[in-house]
Amino acid sequence: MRLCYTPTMRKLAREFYDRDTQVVARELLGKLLVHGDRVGRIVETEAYLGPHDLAAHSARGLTKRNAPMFGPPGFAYVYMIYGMYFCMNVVTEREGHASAVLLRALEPIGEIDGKTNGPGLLCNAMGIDRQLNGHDLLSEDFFIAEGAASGDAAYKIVKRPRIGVDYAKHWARRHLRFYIADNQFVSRR
DNA sequence: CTCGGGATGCGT
DNA sequence: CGCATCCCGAGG
Repeated sequence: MRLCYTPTMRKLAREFYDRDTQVVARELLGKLLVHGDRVGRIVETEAYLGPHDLAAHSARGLTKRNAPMFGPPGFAYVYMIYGMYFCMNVVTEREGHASAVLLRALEPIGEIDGKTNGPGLLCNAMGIDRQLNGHDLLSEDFFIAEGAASGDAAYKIVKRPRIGVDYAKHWARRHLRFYIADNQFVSRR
């Protein structure tokens, strides 16, 4: 698989992910998700805070599916939803904290085949499936990087309730969804 | 072993 | 709003 790793693309370190999940969710905006030669700029995320967060998969304890959430930060948690899509998370905070950030939308960079304005669509377009569940995001073929050397461009971050978690009682109302304002690739606009 | 429903997306 | 389509996770 051809790699897309240039000097202007600095891979995020383990320490980036080993921080407060809401901070990671906000700071992932504008970063580049890289899988082989496919690259997309993250424009929408959601924070899932741990077992106390009733919307998180870790809310009912450790299971075979959610095991990566309980592992160390900087690994991928990929799962199938509705029998036809995959969703990708990055694990955050210390091992055992069981928190993660869901990647909800990307802005395509270069040649990407398919839509990227939703968690299932972006996994399709980036070629992300169950084989990448538990994959280290400090690896050579699948990682997240800073953008161009110019650094973060100025943009406004919008905070809203998470999508599709109405079952989570008061947790459904918390503003744990983050996206870049006015970006055309954000889902459900 | 059943069985209900889901961090979705698309068409009506 | 209905529905595709599969697997998880809870319960018997």
